Amino acid sequence: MICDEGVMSERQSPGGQSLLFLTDEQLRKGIEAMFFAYRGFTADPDRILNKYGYGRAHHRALHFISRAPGTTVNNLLSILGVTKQSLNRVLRTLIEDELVESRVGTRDKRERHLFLTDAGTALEQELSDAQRERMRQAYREAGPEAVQGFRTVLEAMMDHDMQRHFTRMKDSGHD
Amino acid sequence: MICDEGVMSERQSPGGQSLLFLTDEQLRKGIEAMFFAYRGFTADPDRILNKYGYGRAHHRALHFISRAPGTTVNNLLSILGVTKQSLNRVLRTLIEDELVESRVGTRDKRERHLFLTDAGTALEQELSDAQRERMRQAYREAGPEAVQGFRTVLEAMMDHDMQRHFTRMKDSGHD
DNA sequence: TTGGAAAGTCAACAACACTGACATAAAATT
DNA sequence: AATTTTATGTCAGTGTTGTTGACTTTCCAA
Repeated sequence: MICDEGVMSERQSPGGQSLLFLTDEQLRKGIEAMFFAYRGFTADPDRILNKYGYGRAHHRALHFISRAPGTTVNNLLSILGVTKQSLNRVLRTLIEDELVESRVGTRDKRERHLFLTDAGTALEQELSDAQRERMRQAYREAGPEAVQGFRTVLEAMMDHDMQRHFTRMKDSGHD
Repeated sequence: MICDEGVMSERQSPGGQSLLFLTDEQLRKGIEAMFFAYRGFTADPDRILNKYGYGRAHHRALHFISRAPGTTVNNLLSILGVTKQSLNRVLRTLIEDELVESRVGTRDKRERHLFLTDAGTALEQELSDAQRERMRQAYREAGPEAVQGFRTVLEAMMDHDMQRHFTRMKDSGHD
């Protein structure tokens, strides 16, 4: 039996940078933690979405439109990382159901700017409330130092281009 | 513009437990970080799987069989949280392709115990190597304290029943 | 005015989840 | 011994979400 728990082994190099010695076993634990945690992370919204006949893709669209009102379809595409056909199917239903409004751009009339309607805002709130509550609970259990570390590791785990999207939104709340 | 970055606000209560004051904005950042990080987390294995004509579901099966050799179908079902029909589709192809071996139980002949073949072990290794490398890199960038916090928050974010699975595997490497 | 970018549409397809119904074998219970 | 429960597998159908490829419309810009 391999002992892999407890505090990470660590050594201070002469330059001051700390070196980590991580066993494959420790890394596997991290991988499984991500898998199980992500399931917990999406469980609550999934239940709500199911109630209304929507899926995770609808949630993601609502979230990022809520986050950056007036965002264009193209911008949303690059954030979500799916094809326009895939996003369009989702957006179409949201627009038909009057949760999202699509306004033709004033400067560039090819672009469509996306906004949540009152109904869209309401659903986004319901989803967001549930997910934030789970996050808040996890943060509370883990404590402030853990939260800091959590965010740091997650940012390092993103693809670089996604870090860009993430950072942009951190700075200004929209792009 | 809302300022939401920097260190978490925190206060020491008389009892010694620290209270967290988290804005909705801070929690949203955590939510988005999870979203983007999970994409990065699965990106490398997804590319490899695509090469062999497999999907994420195959990866999960290979991972947990590798993790707990001889596990039963039922046990795998409860870990993965999918229906038996869904798991069976995946297992069938893996067994046909001779990546997984299914042995009838000795004590209880209804049960099937699952094992990776040499080929299965090889693919699992290839997937695992890629994913561990991403994890290792993120850990390295974030530092040891961050890693500890990362794991703590993830565990708190899981559903309780999944925490059980996770803890079991932490203790013994299998169940 | 012509080229190309942005947006949308249609069709086909695949992965992966679901439900429901049913079959088989073996263990457990009555 | 008969019945029920458990474990597994299978068939058929459905839904969400992703993909490619082809095509059109709109409209900015060189």
